[in-house]
Formats: sequence, structure tokens, C-alpha cells
Amino acid sequence: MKLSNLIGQRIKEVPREAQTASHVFLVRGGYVRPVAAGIYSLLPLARRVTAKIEAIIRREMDSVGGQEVLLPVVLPEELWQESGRADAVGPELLRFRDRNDKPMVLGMTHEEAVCHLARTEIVSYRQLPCMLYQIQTKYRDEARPRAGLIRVREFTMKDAYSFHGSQDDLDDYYQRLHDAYARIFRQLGLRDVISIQSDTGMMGGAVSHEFMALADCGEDTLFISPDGEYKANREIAVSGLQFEREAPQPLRKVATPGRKTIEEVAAFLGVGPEHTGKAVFYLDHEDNLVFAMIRGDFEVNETKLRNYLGTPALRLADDAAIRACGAEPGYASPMALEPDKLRIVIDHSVAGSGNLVVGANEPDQHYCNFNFGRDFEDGEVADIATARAGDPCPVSGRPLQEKRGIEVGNIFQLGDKYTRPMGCTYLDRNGREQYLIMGCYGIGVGRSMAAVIEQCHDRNGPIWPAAIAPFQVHLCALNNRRPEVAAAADKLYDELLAAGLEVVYDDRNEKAGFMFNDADLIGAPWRLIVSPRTLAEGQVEFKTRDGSEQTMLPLAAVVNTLISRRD
RNA sequence: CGGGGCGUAGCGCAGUCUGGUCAGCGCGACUGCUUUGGGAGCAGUAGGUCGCGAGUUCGAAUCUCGCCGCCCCGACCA
Repeated sequence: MKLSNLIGQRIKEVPREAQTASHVFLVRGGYVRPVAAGIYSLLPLARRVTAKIEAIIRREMDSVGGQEVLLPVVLPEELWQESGRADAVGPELLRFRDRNDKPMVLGMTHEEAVCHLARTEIVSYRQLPCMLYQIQTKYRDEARPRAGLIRVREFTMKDAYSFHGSQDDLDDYYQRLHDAYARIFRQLGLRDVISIQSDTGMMGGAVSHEFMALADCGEDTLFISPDGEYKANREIAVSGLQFEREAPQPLRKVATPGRKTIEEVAAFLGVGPEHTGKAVFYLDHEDNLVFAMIRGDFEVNETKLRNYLGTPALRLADDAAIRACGAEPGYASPMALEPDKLRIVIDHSVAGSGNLVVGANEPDQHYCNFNFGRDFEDGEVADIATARAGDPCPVSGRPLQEKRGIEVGNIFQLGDKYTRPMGCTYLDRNGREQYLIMGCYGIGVGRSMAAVIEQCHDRNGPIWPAAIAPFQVHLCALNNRRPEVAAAADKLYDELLAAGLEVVYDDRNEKAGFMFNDADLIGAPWRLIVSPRTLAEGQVEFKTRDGSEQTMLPLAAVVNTLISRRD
């Protein structure tokens, strides 16, 4: 490719909307262009990178027996009615009607579509296990796209679906996919990709892992034990903190005028927040009131609470809803609630601690020395606390470290969540009809590309790992108006191409600095520079993008040197 | 969905408060000449319904109202 022909202008100035490294360089380097919020066109450079990522993924999926398919982007909503997700998912599922007024959706994931296929094509245990995968466009109408390709509405995803005759078989296959994922991300050049326990969310199922590329701009917060014994998303991470109950003191009401927040109350009474209890009220998807109580130094983990309650949605209750159950906002207490009007969930931190300051359920009053079990015993005790950095690991007891990560892939054990409602059955060896056991496995292609940039860049642009670089070699002809430079560079370009190397050739009549900055933005691993200066010695300058090497090569030896380094 | 910010040429911005030579600057693009090792110089050219729509006014990029879009934080997120 001659740079004079490449579509995708490099731009010097940082677009105002770009904040993260990958976003900045993808736009500045001419890889992507925004079309609408969270919707991007991929230009040739980006497409070359994603094609390589896809090839790596494809090879690994094939190696574990995957069969590639291509399912539709546009699906009849009735398929989603069958699975029950038409009602379960919110506005992120884009719905519309076709010309015959038939309800349709844009696929945001393809469990329904693959089940539609599987229920007619997989009929016998002899066909199992079976894994189908595709690399295809997804659409999710995200409320807030952000950070370039990190979080988008339209994106390319590899999604795979496996079918099994038993949970044991799924367990085995799940581990094989877990290993395949580790190989894929290693080949992409991502460092620090770790698999962590995660919430299964709307996908359902019992077991899931997320593959996180560690990066400061990542959207997810992870807790990791320093010994690697425990790795979990904050959404589900468990704190190993042990609670101690001191001897209960008599319950005592104290005036706390105007003090509503934990900070205000704790400061007013001269105690630490760990000696207080926090009351949080939620409404679930059916507007049922939920009272969650947690120690003041913790935060309620809404994912945990949602999972515990089995509700798909929670939102904070307004004051009117709180008063409706007899509680006083800001001074709410578990005592004197009306248990038949709401569900009460007590965190272990409250159940395990004694002598807490809690609301007295009337304005400007709190109780000291609240003890769960003595002063109040209704409600369900559960883990609804958000783990904190420094809390002990629940496995090893070492202090948990907090990291940020980009979720580049995930794997789920779905069981029969989809196969049962959608009637995906097969005949087992006894001729009995059984529901297929299912797993699903996703990798975000564009997000992976962005994650690589987040991890591999300098101030001038991406430093692509060779495996996914848009080009292997960036050839610059400095001062190419001189016939000998142009001739030598043209010849070298042809020879490199003939040798099977991927070359971008800067054949423009530009200043050196201009060319070098473009080369940095394109980020090819190797740079070759032909100039009057090098040609005077019969040489070409060779330089690696990461700056680790810079040397002169005899003109005649360039091609063979690069070939031997590539292989 | 809540909070904040922003929409003026492909990109980055000034101009808006205080209505009237304010349709401007830099980069980029195009032509020519010079230059050639980290985003060169000179000369010239093209490019904008000032997000959209109403309204106020003799006059609106500028004031008012409504709408749309985009970005950031939060909520949400298989």
C-alpha cells in the first residue's frame, strides 16, 4: 500500500471528544471515523487490524471444534418472546417493525437465533458436543457509548455457542474455551488479561468468567488477591472481612439534629462509620419496596442485592415510598418497620457487628447500641456489600487489590436457560428427549483492538504487536524527488511485497518529520528509511517502532533480513 | 434517566456576555516554486444554510423559546 493512496487522513490535533489513548490514536491515525454516537466506520488500517484479530480468533475456535456460521442481524421479535427476553431486556434491544408491521429486533446477542438453528439441526446425542460460532455485527442501543471503540452501540463480536448432553461435558468444554481464550488474547499481544468471576446478569446461568485486559481506562473494577487465589468483578466480589461482636450495650436513643448522612451522624457522635448502620431503600422492577441495611463503612452492592432478590432491576426509592412503609427518610431504622410492606435484607456486616448507631425512625433521632438479633430479628441476612480495596481475600486472607479492566471477552454456562423455553431437544442414547445444555462465549473484536492500543502505545501512537499490526513494514523514502531515492525505494518496495511482507510505502514528497509522525501513528513494528544519506553508503536504516533497535542494513540484505526476522 | 459541557470550513478554535465590516484564525486540502532526518517557507485557490425551527428587531452566529445532535461524570450495561 502506498501511503499516497491510503484512505484515512492522519490528523495532528486531538479531536475534542477523544479522552483515552485508543480513542485518540484510532481517530488521529485514520483508523476509524465516528458516524453517530457509538457508531463508527472502520477505515482500511482498522479493518486490516480487525481482520487479523478475527483470523486469530477463527483459528482457535476451529481448533476446539467450532463450526463457523453467520446468523442474521435482523431477527423477528417472536424469537425473543420465546426465550422470554423480549420482556426481560430493556431499551438496549433495538426494536422496529418491518413493512408488514411485524415486530423485529436487531440482534444484540444470538442465543435465540442459534437455538432456532439448533432445534432443527441438532437432533441426536451423536452430534454432541457441538459448537457454532460467528463473527458478526451486534447492535445494542447503549445509553452511553464512550471512549471510542471501548463502548459502542454497533460492534463486531465473535460469539460462540456450544451444546452438550450433560453438565459434565459442558464443564469440560467450558475449560477448553477458557484455555482457548487465554491463547487468543496472548496472540493478540494483550498483556495482563485475566479471567475473573463475574455476574451472569441477563444471560443467566450459573458460572461465568470475564476476560479483563487491565487498563486504567477500563470500565470494570476488579478485585484481585495478590497471590492470584481470587479474582472477581466488583459486581460480585466477596470481602473476607471477619466481623466481631463486642458485648451488647443497652439500646439508647440520642438526639442527632439535622444529621442524616453516615458522615454527619458519625462525626456528630464521635464514632467511626464502622460503628453505624446504613439504611438504603430500593424499589424493584414491580415497585416492591426493599430495605437494605449495611454497616456504614460499606456500600450496598446492587448487583448482589439484585441477584439475591431475583429481580432484574432495582432503583433507589423516593421519600414518599419510604414513608409509605412507616420509615423516616434519613433516620430510618429496621425497628418499627412494617415487615409485611417490604422486604428486609440485612448485610452480614450488620448481623456480625454490635452496638451500631442506627436511625430511630423519627426525625433528628438515632439509636446507639443497636444489635441485630436482640433489637431486631426479622429480615434475611445476606452478602450485599461491595468489596473494598484492602479487604481480606475471601480465599487467602491477603488484602485485595483494586484494578480497572476492559472486558474483552466473556464465557457463560447457560445450562437450559434458552434451550428449554425454545424447545431445543435431542434424543439421548436411550431414545429419550432431553434439553440441550448450552454454553456461550463472546469476544469483542473492536474492543480488543482498542484494548491493545491502551496497553501498547507511546506518546506518538500505537505500538502494534506484530501479529495484528496493519502492516509489518513502514517504508519511508526521504527526499524522494531525487531520482536515485525514488528508484531505490520503489525497488525495495517491490522486493518486500514479492517476499510476502505487508508494506506501507510512504512515497509522498514530505519532510522527514511529517513522515515519521505518520509512521508512528500507523505503528508498524518495523520502519525502513531510504534517503540520500543512507544511499550514499548503499544502506537503509532499520528501526523498530518500540525504539528498541535502530541500525543500518546494506540495501541488498534488507529483504532477507526482514524475512528471517519474521519467521 | 440525573448532573455538567459543547455545536461556527475536513480537524482544532476565536467571535456570543455588550445585536450593526465578524464570516475569521491555525492546521489540513488543492496549484506552483523553494525546502528535505521528527508535523518546513513563500505565493495563490477552493471550502461555512454559524446544529435545526420559530420568535424579538430596521438588522441575529450573538437575544428569547422549542427541538436535535455530540462529549464528560453518574445511573444502566449478555
